[in-house]
Amino acid sequence: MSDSLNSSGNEMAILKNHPLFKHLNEEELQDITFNNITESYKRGSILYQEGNRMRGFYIVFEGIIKVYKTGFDGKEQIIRFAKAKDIIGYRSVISNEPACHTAEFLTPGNVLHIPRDILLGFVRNNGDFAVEIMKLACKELDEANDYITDIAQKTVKERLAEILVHLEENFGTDQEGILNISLTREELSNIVGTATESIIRLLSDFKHDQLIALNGRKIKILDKPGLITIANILL
Amino acid sequence: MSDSLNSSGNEMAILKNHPLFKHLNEEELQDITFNNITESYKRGSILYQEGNRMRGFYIVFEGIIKVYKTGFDGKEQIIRFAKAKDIIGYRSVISNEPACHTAEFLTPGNVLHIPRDILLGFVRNNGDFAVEIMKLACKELDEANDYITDIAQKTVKERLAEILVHLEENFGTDQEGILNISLTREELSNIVGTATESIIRLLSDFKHDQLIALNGRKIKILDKPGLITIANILL
DNA sequence: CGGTACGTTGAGTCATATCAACCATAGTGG
DNA sequence: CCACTATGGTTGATATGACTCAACGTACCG
Repeated sequence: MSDSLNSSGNEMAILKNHPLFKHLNEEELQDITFNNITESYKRGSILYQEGNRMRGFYIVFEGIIKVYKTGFDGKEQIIRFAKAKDIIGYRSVISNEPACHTAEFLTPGNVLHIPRDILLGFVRNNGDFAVEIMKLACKELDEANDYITDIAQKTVKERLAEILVHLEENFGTDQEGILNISLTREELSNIVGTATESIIRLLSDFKHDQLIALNGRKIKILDKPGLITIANILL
Repeated sequence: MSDSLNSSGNEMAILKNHPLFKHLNEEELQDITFNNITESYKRGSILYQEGNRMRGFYIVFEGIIKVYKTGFDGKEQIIRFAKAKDIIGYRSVISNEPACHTAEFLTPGNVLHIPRDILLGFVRNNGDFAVEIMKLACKELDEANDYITDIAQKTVKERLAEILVHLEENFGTDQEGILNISLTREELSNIVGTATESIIRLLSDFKHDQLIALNGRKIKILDKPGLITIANILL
């Protein structure tokens, strides 16, 4: 399921420049790196699953992870993505409850596992860390509330346009302008909250209107302002 | 806009038994009660509004507050309700960003305002307080994610049934079994995320099916298991 | 007594889901 | 090497849930 390697210097650099982990002193940094290992996962691997008891949380060093809940009829709803430098799974640790979502690698990746007690110790004893992780939780909460409003009030077309813009802003594009995240039509539908066929038809519309270019799962945004207009995003 | 009174003994009792504030020592308790006052508001008063800079957060001693965001076309989306013992507005303080939602009293109520720096001081210097407020944020986050999944995947009928069950669990009923929260049809529609007319028709259906009894805004739940079945709530 | 906000009902429309068929691709095992 | 199967993508036809629009009823309030 996972290979093991010792934390590399590169990963240490990420930690030292991290908005959250830079608040740790040398001793605290040792706590998370000395006895722990980064774990590598293949595309499609499950990091943890809905209902799992969490023994800790993770910081992502490499790769893209999709985080989703399973709805009543088994349809997955994608809640967020995690990528390098993001932390994931801290909620279940703090709440001391089983995970309420599943985390699955969309690409190969590796993460550092940090045990439960260490996280709680940091929150309890390191004020700067506590404030910073609160900020992260609050940011996620804001985004979740925004998304509730969007799903409740916007059309599928508006939401898809918005998601495309967000994906571009969060993952960027390669030299050719292609989005640095590859999703199936079904995954797109599981973000937007609609049927796969609807996504296919709308993507096709957007292509017709010269807003995007399509080549299988490769999506290139041609007219970002146009998408923003369709999405009714307030800036 | 608001009257002012000194904190009563009753309110002090609430603080000392509060899951969050019970972690404060005598000196810290003084900080929030000695120089501060509870403010009383009338039904319909706005506690704070989207875009306001927050100078602190609030603990609710009495009353029900609806918290909502304003969507693109001006339609309000109700995010949550706050009632006695809930805290509200802490996110904007932690994130140091303008409020991203509006808080409005549905009933007369009173709240204690706690200044920004005091909250940050507690998070920084009181480990138990920090862990506890993280738990609150994480709980809200879980609920928000659940709601995203519901809105994305469930029908309006399922969502309305679910909301009715939640209202009953959060606010309880009086001696006659009537929900202890009074909402307009429009407010119900702003929770569920649908048109007012749809709510009216569905409530009428539920009444026909003997699931609820209606008398204006008074709603009595007659068949909770029935509503739970309709809502497809997994327990 | 008129005004304003809320509630209700009906009819028509539209966005989106559903169902069904079909194609493309890649991996699998005999 | 080829049939076999699974997965993902596409398109069209059809059904329907939910919205919109419009009219009207009701109740409270100054």
